[in-house]
Amino acid sequence: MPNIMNFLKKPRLKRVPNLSDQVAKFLSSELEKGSIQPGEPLPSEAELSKRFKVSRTVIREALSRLKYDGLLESKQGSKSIVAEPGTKRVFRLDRLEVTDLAEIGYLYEFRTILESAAAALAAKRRSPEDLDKLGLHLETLDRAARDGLDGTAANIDFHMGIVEASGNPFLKDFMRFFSGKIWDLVQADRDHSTHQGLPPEVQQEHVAIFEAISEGDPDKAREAILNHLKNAAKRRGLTIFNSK
Amino acid sequence: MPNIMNFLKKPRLKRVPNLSDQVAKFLSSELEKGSIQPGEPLPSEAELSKRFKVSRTVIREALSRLKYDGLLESKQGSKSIVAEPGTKRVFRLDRLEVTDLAEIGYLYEFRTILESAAAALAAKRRSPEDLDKLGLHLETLDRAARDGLDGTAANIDFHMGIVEASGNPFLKDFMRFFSGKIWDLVQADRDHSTHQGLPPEVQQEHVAIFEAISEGDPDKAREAILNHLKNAAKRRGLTIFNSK
DNA sequence: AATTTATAGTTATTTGACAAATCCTATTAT
DNA sequence: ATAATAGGATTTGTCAAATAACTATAAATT
Repeated sequence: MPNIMNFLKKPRLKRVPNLSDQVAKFLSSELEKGSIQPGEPLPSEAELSKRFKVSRTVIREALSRLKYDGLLESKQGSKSIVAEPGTKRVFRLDRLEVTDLAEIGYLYEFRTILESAAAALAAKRRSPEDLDKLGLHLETLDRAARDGLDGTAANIDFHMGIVEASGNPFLKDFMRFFSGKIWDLVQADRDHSTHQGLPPEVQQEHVAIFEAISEGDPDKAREAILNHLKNAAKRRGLTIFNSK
Repeated sequence: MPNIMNFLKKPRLKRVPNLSDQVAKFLSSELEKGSIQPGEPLPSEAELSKRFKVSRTVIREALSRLKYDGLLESKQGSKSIVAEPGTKRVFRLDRLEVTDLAEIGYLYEFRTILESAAAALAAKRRSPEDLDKLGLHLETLDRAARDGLDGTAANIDFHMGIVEASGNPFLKDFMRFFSGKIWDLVQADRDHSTHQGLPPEVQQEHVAIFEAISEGDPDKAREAILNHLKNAAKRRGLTIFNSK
């Protein structure tokens, strides 16, 4: 049953796509298709304005986004030109369809790759402070499980703590972005399930991960988190691919 | 020695930061610092316009980017509000400093994580077509090595072919973005080094990877590509961290 | 032929206006 | 007193027009 207090949490405004959105979306898909070769110019803003039947302001706001992403390069006085591939500055993940089970599976697999590597690195590099933090999150998680409270937040903290202990800033940054997507799916799942709080066996798996990292055993840490994620997938009924 | 014809290749316009750039940069850094809590409103466009002493158009172009990234949410009639963390739609990688060796090392480690996982998956899932393509790239690479030509393009193709054979679309999409950054660094390195063409031992390593994937042996594939990347790092004098 | 100079085209920025949706408050009704 | 309502103020979305700054191309000059 969905939490009836959910309406409190997200003041999320429904974003009705405005004209800039539409133009930006169209142009970026057109660029991805390669309709205009890298190095060649886009039509002028005035031309685009006429063609799409919108004001130049709208065109400029759309182009502004594409330039920011590194898809276009512009200079005052000359037309915007299509950037070389490889200069793209962003990785976007917005067309996620929660309904597509296969896609969720691949997303989960991606996560598994990152987290298992993070756990192995963490076992080798974790500082005493990292261990302290992980221990605290584990405790919070334990208390939540005992009291039947929602341990989602502590769960996220624990997993992110592992990534932070890995010491790789890119891994950390990317996981911070990526986990937002992942945990949303988890949360959506949770709302549809009946149980409150985490199943008891989860905590044992967490402890196993923590111990392996604490002992400084990379292989053990990797195995522990792989086991954990595999079980977690099974608990949610995800068809997970074999991804050792 | 740098290629004297390089000036032909990149018509890359030097992007002098305009007002929208500056405002967007300032605001996004301010948001990342958490100066405004999620759910709370930004100052109105008119207010920002006054504060930054620029026109509302400039403000709008800047906000347009932040909305596109999922950092802000807006609706006609009410102020733009700061989005919840986790709704961010993009992963940016633009503040890369090629000079920072440690950063390059971490980037390389990240790449190693992804490619080793991709190779293992590819060994299990590769289609006959995937193998054909990989074989072709290998051949091209071989010919380039024999003729002393630049094999960079074929090299990239080979590595991307592995990722594609992994079958995971997210891994593929991300690597396509990520490799742009990586290969830029490699290329920069190449320009400063003396040798033309790839060293002969590289091709042996490539063959080893190909064979492992071809045989369908995930562990062997992972080991082969780890060995290859470790050697490649050594050849470039990168201080690589232990990252099994 | 090479260089300089006009000229037209383009992006960057400003200003002003109006529409549409929302927010806030005073007023009214219950 | 409380709730509902209406209306004005505020805010974002969109359009239009103008100017400045800059680029590229063609014409004119040397």
